[in-house]
Amino acid sequence: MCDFFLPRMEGDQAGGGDLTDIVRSGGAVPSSAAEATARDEWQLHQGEPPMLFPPLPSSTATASEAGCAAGSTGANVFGADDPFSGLVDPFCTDYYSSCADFLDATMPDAMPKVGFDAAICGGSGSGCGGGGGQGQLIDVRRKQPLLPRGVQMLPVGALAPREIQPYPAFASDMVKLGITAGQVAGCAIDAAVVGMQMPSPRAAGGIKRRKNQARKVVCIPAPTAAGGRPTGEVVPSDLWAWRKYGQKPIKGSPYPRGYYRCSSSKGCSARKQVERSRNDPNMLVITYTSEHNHPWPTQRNALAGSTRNHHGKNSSGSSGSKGSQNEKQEQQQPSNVKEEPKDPAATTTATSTITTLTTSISPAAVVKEETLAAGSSEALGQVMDTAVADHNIELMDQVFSESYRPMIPEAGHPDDFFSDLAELESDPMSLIFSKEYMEAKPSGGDRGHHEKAISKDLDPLFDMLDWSANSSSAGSSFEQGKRG
DNA sequence: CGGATTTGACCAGCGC
DNA sequence: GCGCTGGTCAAATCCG
Repeated sequence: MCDFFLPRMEGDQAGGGDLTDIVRSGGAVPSSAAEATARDEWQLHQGEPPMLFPPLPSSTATASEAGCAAGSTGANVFGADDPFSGLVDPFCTDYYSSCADFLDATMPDAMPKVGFDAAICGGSGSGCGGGGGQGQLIDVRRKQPLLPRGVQMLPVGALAPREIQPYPAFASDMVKLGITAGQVAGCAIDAAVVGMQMPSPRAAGGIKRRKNQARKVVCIPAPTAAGGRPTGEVVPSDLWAWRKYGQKPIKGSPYPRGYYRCSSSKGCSARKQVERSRNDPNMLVITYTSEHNHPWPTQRNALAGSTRNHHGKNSSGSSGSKGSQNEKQEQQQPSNVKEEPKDPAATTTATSTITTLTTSISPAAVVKEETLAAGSSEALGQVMDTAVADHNIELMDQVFSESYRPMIPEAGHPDDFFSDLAELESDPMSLIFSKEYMEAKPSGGDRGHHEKAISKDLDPLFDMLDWSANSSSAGSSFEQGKRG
């Protein structure tokens, strides 16, 4: 099991990989018998060979139905008890810690704790000690680097995407338990899949991107309408007005990527890219680049004109006067990636937004935000590139993106989302490891107890959300929220 | 008419 | 150097 966390540490790590690869492979299982001793070290802890998932199941229900959206159906095994949600935590922490939680609850003895206490982190910096552009195994709970003997921290860029295996080993265990990947692994597995499916070697070498740009990848569920249409009209808002300026088909993905720039203010260089997860169309991957050079829109109506797709007619479905256009867009570019609904009742205040979110988003949501100072390393860009994050970042992105803002004082605030994130990141661990959470974690196989813990952990989260809407201090508010 | 979306063309980074 | 691919531009079109 531990090798689930084991990045591709083979000898080819000198190749053109990057942290992205690390993350991707975070859900990967080394497959080659020739794999490095490092993995072997890990396997020693498992007592059984790593279990490999079948080839990319992008066409399978397991994969395609995975994804955090599944959380809404109770597939919250990972996310439900994940108090890390919403924290600025490089990549995998949520996911892996959630894995740990899940296994704690389901297979307490199935594998060494160390495996699921681990997370692979990296990035430009903050968070899991992945500073310096390196990925790292960490013991999430202990907040310590976690490296098996003989295993070295992977330099970003050490891994080649083609080496990445599709699935985390544990997922097969889930199957053994009668738990579908969709229920359990959700986006995380999907992430691995996506990572695996990144077809272009450039993914490793670095897709062209503007240098020295911070990139933040967010994975959110593509909210589905009641009817279950994957292109539902529920719009995850990020509070900015965005104008679409391009759309491109992405190699290896059946879904196009939409390019948006901030239209809240002229001259704002903020951009975002929105695309659906290849393996879970229910998930949207949003990559933010650049930064807003203007204040947050103080009111949602400041976003008026940001889109025409969210006017009333569109929100209910179908009969948009721009029939074919809208229809096409819904097919290719989920409407929900577009701007906020204009309904004042739903958008006037962050509170209401959060309320909406709390009712519409599964508690399984897992939030991930990554702020990368891309300039620190080319690998960092690649990190985001894969959005591997894609799948580590989940449902709760909405919660995060929505709840985060209200926590930020408007006055004196840098008006910069990334900066705000940086603030949170300044001491993410302090947020992550709330006392309650740690205490709630069963150390053994008391599943029932853990379930309670899960529930307990969830409540504070939503308390926080509600609370945060009325709060003015991001960091403290979050902790307060967690303390319930 | 103003603003947003669509879409083909163009540009630039990267690997071979 | 060439080709591939991602990112951006801008004209055409659409909508309120």
